[in-house]
This record gives sequence, structure tokens and C-alpha cells, in this order.
Amino acid sequence: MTAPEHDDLGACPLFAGLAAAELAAVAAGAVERRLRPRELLFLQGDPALELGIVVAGRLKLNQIGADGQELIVRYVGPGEICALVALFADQLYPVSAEAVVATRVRCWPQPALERLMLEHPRVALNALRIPSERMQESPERLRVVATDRVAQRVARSLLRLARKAGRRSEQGVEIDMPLSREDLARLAGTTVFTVSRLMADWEAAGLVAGGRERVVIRYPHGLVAIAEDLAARQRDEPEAGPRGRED
Amino acid sequence: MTAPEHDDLGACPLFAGLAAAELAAVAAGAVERRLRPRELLFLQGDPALELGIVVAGRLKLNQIGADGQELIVRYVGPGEICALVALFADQLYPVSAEAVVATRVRCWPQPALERLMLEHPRVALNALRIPSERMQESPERLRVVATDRVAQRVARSLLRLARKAGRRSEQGVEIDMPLSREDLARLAGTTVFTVSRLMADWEAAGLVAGGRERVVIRYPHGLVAIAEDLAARQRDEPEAGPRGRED
DNA sequence: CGGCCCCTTGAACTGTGTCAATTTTCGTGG
DNA sequence: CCACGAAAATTGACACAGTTCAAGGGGCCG
Repeated sequence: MTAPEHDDLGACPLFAGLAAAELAAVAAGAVERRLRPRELLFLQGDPALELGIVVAGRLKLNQIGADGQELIVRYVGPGEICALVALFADQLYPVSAEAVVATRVRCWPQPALERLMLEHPRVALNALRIPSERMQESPERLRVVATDRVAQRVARSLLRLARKAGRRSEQGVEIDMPLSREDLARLAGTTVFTVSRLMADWEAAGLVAGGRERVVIRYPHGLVAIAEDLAARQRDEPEAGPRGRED
Repeated sequence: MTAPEHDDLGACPLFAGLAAAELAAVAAGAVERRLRPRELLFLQGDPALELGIVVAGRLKLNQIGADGQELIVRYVGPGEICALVALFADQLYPVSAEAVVATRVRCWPQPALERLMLEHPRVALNALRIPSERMQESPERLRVVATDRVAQRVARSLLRLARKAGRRSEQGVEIDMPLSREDLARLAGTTVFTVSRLMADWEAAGLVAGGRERVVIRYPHGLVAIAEDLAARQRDEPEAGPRGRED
């Protein structure tokens, strides 16, 4: 696994600004959990007992609706937080968290967090900033899903993944985790079939390369163009191939 | 205007748990703004200088995308907060806020809020709870938009409005503010035309009654059925008319 | 080697957006 | 009070993106 490890609590926005001694105390309150691929950290609907920070590996957060429809909310990588809900007592996890690869997560039990926030107001303020920022992008994403066409959504999803979990290879940027067409579909809110067709088109155009649960982005610029609807209409005329490196 | 007034700061989740004297101090820091219909409280992209709590009336928060696409994020009624972003320095409003009727809003300037949170940690904790809760419903709404069909989304939007801004009349539940088909479309992420057709069908089925910028829900149960996809497929067979009151 | 899962491809259907034309409603000013 | 104009809403025709369903290929692991 070439994925980076992330062990520095001070770098986590939640604990930013705490003194070394305090950080040590915080670290002492955590439990480390190890998950094998496909193993669940927690289940949607269960009481939220712990907040987690990923040390190494990756989690997939997905939500399942009353009708059985499933949506991948986001992926959580090293250094990122999941289950902010656990900051408060008596909440339920709104999503399930599943490891996509072998994953290590530092977990803080809910009561410890409450104590922490009372003793260090700084932590509460930090905590406030995180969901607040996420909330700003939230309507943005909603608008995108509501109004953009599928090709744009899929392209956007790929680019986002590339930023968060991309690894440079001589082929281009490879998404550094198993990512099936189905995952991509559930991330973009569409079906496997449409994703498959899109990927086939893009592969023919030289934008991406794929395999079983594997995606490589060879020409990010082209995907950006699609995401921005600059070239969304033509499925026939490839119009752009990888020329030079212009990242 | 039959709309309720909302003047009690203690009832607002942001200031819950403060002593009477503290509340008085808080109240002293606010400015009251009066808006006429269609007047703007703030504009998307402007620096977030103030947080507001609606006293009377109603605000419409809408976001406009790079492509010009417009989406109504939510309506803000008496007692509700808007522009939580203003809790932090150097943020931009992610949406625009427009009064849909004559509206009064209590506004707190950003620096005052910062002082408040430092002096009363309680306020910071309260503040944390709000976006945190909203974040939980956020993926929910995303999933709905991504996977549900338009009829369901519109039905859901109507029901949500009825809960927040509904007024009982002998006809049923009337949405107590001017609400055009266009508004409804932008709220549900669709077009005026589709909304118009749906409303026509539902009116024929006796579920709703409408007029220019006016909507009355005569048979909420029927809308719920549509929202839950129990009867989404049939546009011909009405299948349910208002029989008795079974709210 | 066998079976499972992932992926692909084709064909048919359909929900929804797009566009243009008309009607209805309301507010304003003569 | 009526007439006018603007904005909102309706309606029909049409196109097409994307889903659905069915069938088949291919790779990976036990």
C-alpha cells in the first residue's frame, strides 16, 4: 500500500492549535481500530458512539434509502474525519462506513469528546468550523446533481476522486483504490450501464483507461472540459486527445 | 399577515440556556432590519457580515451557479437562523436571501458574534449543534434529488413547505406565502413546465388546489403516497380522492 | 477448472426538458 | 370602472438523455 500514513493529530483541523501536552492527552483517549477490506466501521442507523479519524487506508460512506436506493456520500482518506455526529449524545449515524482497503482508524468515544470540548473550548470552535464549511459546499453539490447531466456528474466525481485519492503513474493519474463502475454510478447518482458507456467513450477518446475496479485518468483536462459542459454534447467527435502535458 | 411573530431569543436554539440577563445583553447587540417583498437581505458572494434571525415574515435563500442555473436552497421562517457562516470571519455568503413578504430580521454583526462565543462557550456549543444537525439531512436530500423522480421531489417539497409555512383553511392546508410554479420548480430541481403538469394532474385528482402564486394542499395523504412512490406510476388513475379528514 | 462477479453492449421504452403559442391573472393608470 | 400590459401559468408537439431489461464476454480467485 503506497497510501500515506497520517498520524499527526495537530495537523487535524479538529485539534489544531492545541499544545503538545494537550495533544498527548487527546491521543491517549483514542482507540485504534483495524479494518479489513469490506469490513464495516459502523452501520447507518446505529447510535453514534464514536468519532473517527482515518490513519491509513480509506472508508466509503454510503447511505441507503427507504426504497433501497444506495448513494455513496463520500470517501474518507488519511487525516480526514468521519462521523462528526458523534460529537453529540444520542445521535444516530446517518450513513454506513465501510473500509475499501485495509484501514486503520483512530476512534474517540462520544463521552470523551464531550469532556474534551468542555475542557478545551478551542476544540469546540474547531469543530464548529468543519461542518460549517461543509455546509457551504452542500447546496453546491445539490445544485450540481439537480441540474447537471450525467456525463458532467461522472466526470466531476472522477476528478474529485483523483484529487483525494489520485496517485501519479506513467499512465496518468490512477485512482488509488478499488473503484468499480457500480461505485462510480452510486457516487454520481446514475446507473452502472450509463457509467460503463461513458467510460467506453472516454477510453476511446484517450481520456481515461480502465479495468476491473480500476480507473486511470490519462487526460484530466478533457474531463474538466466535460465537467464544465464545454464539450458535453458530442459523443461522436472526440475533439481532444492527449497532446502534451498541460496539468 | 397572519404569520406568527417570533421575538423570544431564549427559544432560539442558538441562545438556548442563557440567563435572562445574558439574553438581554445579546439582544442589545442586534439590529433589526425591515425588508419589503422582493427586497434582498444579502447577496451571494458578498462578505458575510451578519447573522440573522427572522422575527416575522419569510426569506428565500437561493443559490445561482456558474452556468446561471438557480436553485432555492430553503425558506427561512420566524425563529429560524440564516447565514450561520457569519459566525466566522472572512467568509462569503454562499446564497442570496430575498424577502418573499414583508419581513423583519434581527441581525448580529460578525464581530459581536465572535465576542459572544468567547464569553459564553454555551453559545459556541449551541452553534455547533445546528449545522451538525443540518448536515445529517443534507446527504438525505442529496440522495432524494439524485435518485427520486420529479413527481416525488415536487410532492416532498410541497409537504415540507406545508409543515414549515402551512396554514389550515377550510380547503385544507394553504402554503402561507406567495409561491409560484417557478419557485416550486427551483426548489425541486426541475422546470416550470413539469411542475405545471404535475399540479394540473394533482388538481384533477383532488389532491391540491392552486392559483397564481398560491398552493393549497387538500389531501396531504395523497401527496405523501406520491412522495413515497406508492402511487407514482399512474398519471391516469386518480385512485384516491379526499374522503374524510384523516390527518 | 469452475463459478462468481464485474463489465460491456444492444434494443426498446419513457420521463423530462425544450420550445413555441395561448390563456389566465393581476396590478396599474387612464 | 374598465382597459391595458406584464407576469404567471397552461398546453401541445417534439426530441433525446438516460433507465431498464436481457444477454453475453472476460478476468480473477478458490
